[in-house]
Amino acid sequence: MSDLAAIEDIEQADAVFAALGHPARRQILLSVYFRGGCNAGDIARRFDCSWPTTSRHLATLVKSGLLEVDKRGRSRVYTANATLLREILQRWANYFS
Amino acid sequence: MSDLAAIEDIEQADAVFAALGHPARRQILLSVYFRGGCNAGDIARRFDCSWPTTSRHLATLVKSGLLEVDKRGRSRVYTANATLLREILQRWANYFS
DNA sequence: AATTTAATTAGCAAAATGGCTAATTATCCA
DNA sequence: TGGATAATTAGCCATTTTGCTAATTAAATT
Repeated sequence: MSDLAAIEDIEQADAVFAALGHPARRQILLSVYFRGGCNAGDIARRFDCSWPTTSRHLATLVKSGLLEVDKRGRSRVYTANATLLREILQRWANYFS
Repeated sequence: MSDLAAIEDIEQADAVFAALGHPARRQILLSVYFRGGCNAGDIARRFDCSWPTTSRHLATLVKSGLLEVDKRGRSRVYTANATLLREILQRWANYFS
């Protein structure tokens, strides 16, 4: 792996763990994953917090790479990047084995 | 699993993910694990931040259960609870598979 | 074109986090 | 006992995070 790639890896781990650090975001992530993709309104309606707050959590998850977003007309469909999450969590689990 | 146990599980996951959310704490955790236990001074000396700051990170890790501490005279020996970390990370990895 | 709907962005206040230095506790040793 | 060492706790400040409401953008519908 190149040095640059290594740095990007570390930065992604930073973003992923920071994103997972908030319970609402973990809940959103699970919810999106088990529904197999859903739009922001679906998600916002299910949660206690306001839609804009949810929207920001979604943006944090997208920045971390844990969610992907597909613009479809005026709604945006979010899907979970399960591969990325599994890879990072498993890498860290392996460090400790 | 009893309801109470389920709640405790969730709260522990909260604490663990919150603890992992800070890069310094992840670094400390790795460092302690690979050294097979070390005292606060060893850890503090290796890091950029001051000893009290390290001390607080250690306390956060202990509260989460990811570190255990054993008082030996005036030094405190920290060891990583690799089992807990593996269990939680693997459980979450499995949710997404 | 006007209105409704989906969602984000802007802007602000409250709370939590993280860093520091100084002070304190607790143990060891001479 | 008195001093040195290991570490935490206290107290403070700056920054970041999170939550809200109001405003805005963009697409669909009538």
